[in-house]
Amino acid sequence: MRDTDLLTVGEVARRAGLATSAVRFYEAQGLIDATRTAGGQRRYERQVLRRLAFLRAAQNVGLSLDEVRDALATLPRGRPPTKADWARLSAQWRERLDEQIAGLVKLRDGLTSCIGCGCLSLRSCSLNNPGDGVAALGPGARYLPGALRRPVRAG
Amino acid sequence: MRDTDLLTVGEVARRAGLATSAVRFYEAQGLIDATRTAGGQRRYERQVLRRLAFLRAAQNVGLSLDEVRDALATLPRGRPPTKADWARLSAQWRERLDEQIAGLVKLRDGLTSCIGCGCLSLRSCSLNNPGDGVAALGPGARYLPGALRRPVRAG
DNA sequence: GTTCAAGTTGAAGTTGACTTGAAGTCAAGG
DNA sequence: CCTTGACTTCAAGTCAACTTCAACTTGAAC
Repeated sequence: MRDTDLLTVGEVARRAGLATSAVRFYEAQGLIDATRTAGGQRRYERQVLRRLAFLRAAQNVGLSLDEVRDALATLPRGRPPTKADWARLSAQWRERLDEQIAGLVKLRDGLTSCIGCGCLSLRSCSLNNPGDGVAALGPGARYLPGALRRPVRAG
Repeated sequence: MRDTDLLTVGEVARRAGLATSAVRFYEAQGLIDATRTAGGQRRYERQVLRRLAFLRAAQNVGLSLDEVRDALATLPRGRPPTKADWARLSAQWRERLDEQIAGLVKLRDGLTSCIGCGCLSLRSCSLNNPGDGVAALGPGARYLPGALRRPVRAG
């Protein structure tokens, strides 16, 4: 894009470290907006880069796209979001991270005592019945599912 | 089961805190074994409860079923596994948890400094480019995907 | 011997976050 | 004008870990 300051989907993808398919997907999901050229190609404002940055950071903290959508929906309409707006959105992540860390620490400590005792019994072991701090996750909840170990994707 | 000490799929499921469909699924995946009655119904040895306990604990630590399968494959053939065998298997989880905790702490601390500065820029923010300690996870890696927040499933 | 909860199978569905493919169009440089 | 890389759409595929369904059979209690 040399005529205006709008970005193509490829440029956005490259600068955001995503695949173009992901960018299109996010647009289809209503997470970002785009205008179109006469020929029907997408053109993005620079602002989407910040949205995508928020989106990616939010994912790192464990939010789903639905939650990201909800969060983004609280941004002001009409006026461009300020730093304070973004800070407000992300301030809640800290609590979430604290909980997640606490849950893992509890699990690790349970593990430490468990290894020694050789237990692993179904109901008594803290490894199978993680601490109360995360009890709301339910019996089948996994602490760190596959995504953590997934190979590098598009970028 | 009153005639022998074998367990039906329902009993195993109840005692392991799983759905029967999950127990059958694990068997189909080669994670546990079963004998059959004349009529074709599954009968499990008590030993599978320990295997399922291991499986569930491993999932809590973040292992996939593939990894669980690999781990279980290292159990001795012919002789029943000892406590030491189980302890050997689970000892490696600790390191994994330590890494995961470290990654989250890094993320949280990055967040703390980030909120103040209002950044969120694409490449410079630690929230989008998590610390080196977990760099191997790749650009798109999520720390705590949806499963963490999933509602309780079968039990 | 009847009953019926609990068991059986295999295929298909679920969820989230995307990716892939096919078949065709656009736009910018030369 | 021509080429060619980048773009378009939309349906379908992917992955993990199961669940659900339908249609049918077993087995233990009474």
